[in-house]
Amino acid sequence: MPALRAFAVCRQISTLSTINLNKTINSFIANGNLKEARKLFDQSPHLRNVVSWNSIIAGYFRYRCIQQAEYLFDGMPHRDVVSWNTMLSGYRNANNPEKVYNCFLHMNRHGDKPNELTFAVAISSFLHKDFKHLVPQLHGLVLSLGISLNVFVGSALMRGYIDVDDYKGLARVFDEILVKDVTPWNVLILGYMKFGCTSEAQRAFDMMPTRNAFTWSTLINGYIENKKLNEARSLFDKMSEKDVVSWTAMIRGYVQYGDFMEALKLFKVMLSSGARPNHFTFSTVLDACAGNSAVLVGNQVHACILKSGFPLDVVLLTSLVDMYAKCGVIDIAFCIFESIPERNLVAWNSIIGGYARHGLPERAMQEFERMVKSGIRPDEITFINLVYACGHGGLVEEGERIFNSMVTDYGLKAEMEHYACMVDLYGKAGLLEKAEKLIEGMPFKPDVVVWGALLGACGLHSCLELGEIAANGIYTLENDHPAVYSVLSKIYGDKGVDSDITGLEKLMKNWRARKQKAGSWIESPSSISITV
DNA sequence: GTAGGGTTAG
Repeated sequence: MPALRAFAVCRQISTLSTINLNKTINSFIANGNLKEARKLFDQSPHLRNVVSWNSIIAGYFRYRCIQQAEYLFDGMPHRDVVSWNTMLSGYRNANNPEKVYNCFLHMNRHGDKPNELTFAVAISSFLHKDFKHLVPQLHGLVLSLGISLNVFVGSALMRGYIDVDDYKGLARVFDEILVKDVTPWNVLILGYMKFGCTSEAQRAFDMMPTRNAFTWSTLINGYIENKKLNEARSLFDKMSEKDVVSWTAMIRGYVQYGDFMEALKLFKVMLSSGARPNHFTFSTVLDACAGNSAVLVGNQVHACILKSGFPLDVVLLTSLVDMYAKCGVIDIAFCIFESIPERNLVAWNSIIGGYARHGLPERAMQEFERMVKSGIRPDEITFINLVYACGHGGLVEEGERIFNSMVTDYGLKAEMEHYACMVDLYGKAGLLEKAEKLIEGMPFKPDVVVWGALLGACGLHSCLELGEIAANGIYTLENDHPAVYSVLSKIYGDKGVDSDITGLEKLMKNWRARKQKAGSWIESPSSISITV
């Protein structure tokens, strides 16, 4: 008997120590001291259990040491479902759905049964990815394994069905969740809004038992997405506790629909209400300044950011570059660009776009070369900017070279915008036949922008025949386009043709053509001043 | 005692 008691005591001691070991490991990890945690782990082979292994692996993932995590996982003597979930979650946070997928398969082949969490992690990592089509299959697996749809799996599944545009799937999963908290309701609103069903979303909002900040922001954002800015605003005004997300979403709404002045006004209201803007807010407000060419306000926002002590990250600095460039202060834009320590693709696109808009194709090309040299791979937007720059500088051959290089050297597909820029480039240079041929050879039907570029060029060079083709092209797509009338009448005037003879006069009246609003770089006296 | 769902950015 004493031996048995001793064994029991020993076991108790060892269990206690294991708990202590794991506690210590976790506190090391929480303090970022991964090395100490690992040292302790290595020194205690007799005490450590599967929890210790799981903790260390999670720690490696937390500090992005994925290879070490994998190495440890492969060498584990015994794995439980948490070990697998830790791996899946790590891969998910590393934004690697392929590894999540493989790990999930591996787990099943290994004979380890997934639990609710496994599915919640797997499904959420497939959202907005090529793997999203697995969502209905995962749903089937959940059902066949008899796993209950808790709020985590349920919410993730609902998002999955939104992602694959399955309205019925979304509603079905919502009904299948037996005990719902606020999140499935929020996701339901999100889904209804994504599917354009604003009244269903509103009804869900009215029906739900409790609401939180997410609920309000989701509904406001949904209205904005569905172009119902007034509904969004009246809801926003009703919010008793507006948080930074709802402020930003509302301001962003105005920016999206071009009402930059209202966006800036709302930002001022936000500041006077005592709410504190964050990175998202500043970035959005800088967008508003850029859209409004409001460099004075932009300066104030810049000062506001500096005063608030926010660290200037790449995103914020890029917003500043964009704002200064769009407000016509390209030199300051360039200075800020130069101050960005780690420039990413968007930052480079911003400065290249800035030079493009300023009609400085050589500078745009220089920055492009620097970008490539620094190892950043250009994308479609880079090339839109470059071709646009060439068009503004009259560099036809250079533009052609860039356009071709995009496809042959970088494997990118020429999209509508690239063709529009090329048509503009040819058109401005008076090479109307080339422009026409390019449109004919396009792999898709031209849109208003392409036709518009052609029409503009025809106006510039008084080409009646092609101008009418372009105008008709626009008419078939949008029978209410303001710019058509003025360009066509210019061509008729240049050619001395009585527009009534062509029979287009009647057509043009139907277009209810309006004069386009003119923009100015000079700030209006009513511009807003921002004070902190 | 390890793993988890929903809103805003260039």
